[in-house]
Amino acid sequence: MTEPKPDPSSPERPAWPQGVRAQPKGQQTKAAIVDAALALAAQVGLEGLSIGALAEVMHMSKSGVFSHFGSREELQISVVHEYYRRFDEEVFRPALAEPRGLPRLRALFGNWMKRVSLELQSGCIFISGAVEFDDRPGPVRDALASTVQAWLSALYRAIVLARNEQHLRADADERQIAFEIHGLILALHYENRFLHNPGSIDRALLAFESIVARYASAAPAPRPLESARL
Amino acid sequence: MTEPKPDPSSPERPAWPQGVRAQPKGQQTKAAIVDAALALAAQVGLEGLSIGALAEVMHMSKSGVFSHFGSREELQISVVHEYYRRFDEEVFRPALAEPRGLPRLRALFGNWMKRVSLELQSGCIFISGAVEFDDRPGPVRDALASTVQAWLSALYRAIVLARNEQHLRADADERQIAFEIHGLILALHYENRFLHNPGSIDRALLAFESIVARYASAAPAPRPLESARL
DNA sequence: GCCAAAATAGCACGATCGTTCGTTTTATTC
DNA sequence: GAATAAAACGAACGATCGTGCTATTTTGGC
Repeated sequence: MTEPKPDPSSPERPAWPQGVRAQPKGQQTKAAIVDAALALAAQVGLEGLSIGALAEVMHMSKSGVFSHFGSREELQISVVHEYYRRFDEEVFRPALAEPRGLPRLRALFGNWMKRVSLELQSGCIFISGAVEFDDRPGPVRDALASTVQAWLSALYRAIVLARNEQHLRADADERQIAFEIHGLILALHYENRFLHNPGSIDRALLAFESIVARYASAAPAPRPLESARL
Repeated sequence: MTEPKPDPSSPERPAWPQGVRAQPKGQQTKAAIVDAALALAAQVGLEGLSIGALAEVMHMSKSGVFSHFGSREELQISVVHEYYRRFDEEVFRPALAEPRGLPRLRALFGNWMKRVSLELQSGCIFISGAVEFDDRPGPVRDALASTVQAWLSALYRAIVLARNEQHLRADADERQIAFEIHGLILALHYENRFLHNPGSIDRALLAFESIVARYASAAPAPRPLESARL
């Protein structure tokens, strides 16, 4: 995560000869469009994103909006990348302030929960996008999948760090733990945002601590598969 | 679950005077349309469902398809109800053959996993629909939400039964357990179907058994919140 | 202020959407 | 069979979609 790749959506722009030129007009309106598109896509999904609606919000003409991207797909991909950037900024980076190991892992989970369960803001594009594009191959799906994988990899690494710090048992599998944590986030998103079931946040927190406790180095080894069959 | 409410989508049809009349033509083509709509919606979502595409699949005219429902929303609702019916048939009812308690709960989870992770068939409407309609009030959302709640309630009851059978601890909260199980299904759906991460099924199964073990009456009381802070 | 380039507007296109309406074809009852 | 009701069709509607095209406006360096 956090590799600062420059926006590849306008590669034909020549490197500016000298001086910094504080963002040419086009770039900044493009950024504003992406910003509005992000808000719009959070409500209606990446598939529901339409250039017409976006133009209306921006008080621009359809073609004016369109010309910044060249295609709807490119717009969607820009939204995905921008969402990733903010996700990184709000979920991942703040957690780096915590010491590695369980504290950082807890911070990650907490920030992630906030991102997914806040009432004011709308749906998570990583979640809605996965559902919209799980059957639809193409560049948007690719951008979305690789982006999500980047985040999951960051999560894996945080878990590995916790293991290295001996906060987790030596045989704690980061993929397994990440899978279960991911499930909690998805359940939170589902039950809180769609069903409006109260108490989802507490349940997610409780379950998270259960997972941590199960894999904590102090605790005795759980034998799930043994005690299972009765 | 399993309350056999009659299809309310054609209430104007008068009760047939005598004899059973083995399904008038209209009903059976309507059923065929819903069947095709179900398959189509599983690929493109409830929002992506279009009457035109449906008509093409059915080799019918758009208006011919349309007249069976009167509106697109009514079509979507019919799809939701039909999906619920099949979910009930394939996930819930077969599990009733197992004795109440953990065996039945395991069967429920296993059937649920199958429904969500099979490669051949497409996405779960309960999952995709939740994402599509979490911000979109209306009758479709209502039908979807109440239907999902009915299934979750059935799951609650199965967990309560397991507690009554003393397979689970007396203080095992059915909502908490259902939340965690639900999360596993969602994570499985996400990582298997969207990310194509291998091993998701095994991870879901392992996590399920961990949850069961944690709440099993034989096991010692876990102290997640105590051992959490380090 | 001039001029080139970039940004935006305006318009039109083909397509598809849900829906309406009148007609025609089927199905069902007598 | 005829008579009646149900079902399906076909054409059209207004709207919206993404996209291409040509003007027009705005911007930024001289």
